[in-house]
Amino acid sequence: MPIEMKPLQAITLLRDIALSEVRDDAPDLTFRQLSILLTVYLEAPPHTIRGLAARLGVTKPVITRALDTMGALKLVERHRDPTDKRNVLIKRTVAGALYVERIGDLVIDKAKELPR
Amino acid sequence: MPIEMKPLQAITLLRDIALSEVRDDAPDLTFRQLSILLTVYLEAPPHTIRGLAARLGVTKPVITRALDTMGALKLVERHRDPTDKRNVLIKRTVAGALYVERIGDLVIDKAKELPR
DNA sequence: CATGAATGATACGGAACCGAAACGAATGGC
DNA sequence: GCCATTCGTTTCGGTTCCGTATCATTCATG
Repeated sequence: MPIEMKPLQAITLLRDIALSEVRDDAPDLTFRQLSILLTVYLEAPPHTIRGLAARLGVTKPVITRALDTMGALKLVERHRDPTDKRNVLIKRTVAGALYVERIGDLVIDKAKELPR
Repeated sequence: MPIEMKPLQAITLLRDIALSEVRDDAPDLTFRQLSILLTVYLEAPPHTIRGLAARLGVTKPVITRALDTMGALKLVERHRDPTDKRNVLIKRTVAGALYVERIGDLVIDKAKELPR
């Protein structure tokens, strides 16, 4: 059975998630960065700059810059595609997997605590 | 009964929400702005700069700047407290209520479509 | 090879944000 | 009335992000 939520629950959940992200001094990613990161960790490789840009409906520099930031945070890695050196493949990292796992747990916890 | 989610569902939900926010050309708020906005619309007034800063664990200028941005977007309004003119009270707006309603519906829709 | 297409990175001007500190207006205690 | 305190804003220097346009590298086609 699908997950059913009421409006108050939905807004409360989102508020609790946002609030936790703000209060933790975890690296605060933008929605764009977050959608890139979670896409990389949810969908099967390979992930390229161009592919992610199309997936998100944004321009390539947006992806490049987001990867700069998240690369500095060690959340993802960039590697040249050896079979086509024009491509850059985005790889997962241990730190990135931990971050994704942590934020997933956060959502689960906050969902569990929602008012009826 | 509480809302129970699995890790994959939690991450997918968050990804779908982030992705929708990126793809829509809705005003893309930061986590800080979002948590302020939703707090104002979820909790009973009065809301002050100082109170919100304490609630979020950030400094007052952060709140002031977020209100500048969201005020320009007509998502919230500022009014001086007539009984203590040092205070600024944050009020809801029609546009803000619509935004909150829309993002709540988004969460509900994405939660409903989650894989089992 | 030579040329055009494709890919990702970079340059640029502008905007928003950050933390820390200083500031003016308003209040309340004495 | 005076003065310390409170409140929100502004300033400062610095960082990050934006969209557009351009760049260098690599590949595919002939």
